[in-house]
Amino acid sequence: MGKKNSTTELAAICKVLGDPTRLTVLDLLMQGVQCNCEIGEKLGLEMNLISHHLKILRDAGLVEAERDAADGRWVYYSVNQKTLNLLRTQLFGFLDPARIQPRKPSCGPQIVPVSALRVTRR
Amino acid sequence: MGKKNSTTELAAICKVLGDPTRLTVLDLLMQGVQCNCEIGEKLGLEMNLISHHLKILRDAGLVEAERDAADGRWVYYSVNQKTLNLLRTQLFGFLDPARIQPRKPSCGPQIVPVSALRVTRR
DNA sequence: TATATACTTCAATGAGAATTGAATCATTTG
DNA sequence: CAAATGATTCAATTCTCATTGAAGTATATA
Repeated sequence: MGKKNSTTELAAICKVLGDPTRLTVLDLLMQGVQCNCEIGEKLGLEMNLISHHLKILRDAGLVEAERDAADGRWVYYSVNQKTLNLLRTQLFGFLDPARIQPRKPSCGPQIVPVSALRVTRR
Repeated sequence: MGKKNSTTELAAICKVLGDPTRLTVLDLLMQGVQCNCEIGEKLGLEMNLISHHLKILRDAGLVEAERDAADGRWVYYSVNQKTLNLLRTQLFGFLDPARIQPRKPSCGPQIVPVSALRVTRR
């Protein structure tokens, strides 16, 4: 079936990061805030919305969930370091300025070879 | 008047990168392909669509445009290295695994101090 | 001047996605 | 078992945005 190339895959995860609420949630998780309710409080958003964004982050492999062993009502979220590092490396590689090549115009006005010019005296 | 914080700004540029067509266009630009028509040919897309994505990349400061001096119908696009590098640094910083803090639960079951426990014999 | 070329802009469409509120689930507590 | 708590799922709404086709702009050429 349709095989996705790496650029398309990278775009997909950039889209996950490309929502301000979601990126802020990820940022809070990195700061050690890890329960749904507190994230909701800090951002002034409903829990179900946080839950929605957390699911998208989870599906992208960026975030993991774990139930509290003592009280199973609480779920703690944490950042998946492995995925984070992989993404970091991929983006760092993609955005590397050293990759930038000089222009290779295959369209645009062609350079006319001197041999093709007819030289006449004015 | 709503002042955007850095996380929101970062999300905005991630959104720009978060479209597969657009990220592929940026990738082609980095590879030295720089006229609208050739990008369109390579991707099998209409020129106006390429133009649309190039505008978004331009508005984000990632891409610059320059008219051909000899034939003003052609416009060459190129990657803005400065912006690229800035974005690269910001993302690298944001995604730094070293930023990840251990959990600091302010909700969830509190640890009950031993002094509060009433110990009885079974 | 008229036509062609490279590109841009505009308006309309349609698909996807964020948000909201209500219902549901899982677990703990009384 | 019933009620409370933390979180998830569902349905509906709204909105954003990529895509499309047509018209418009700028420059060059015959």
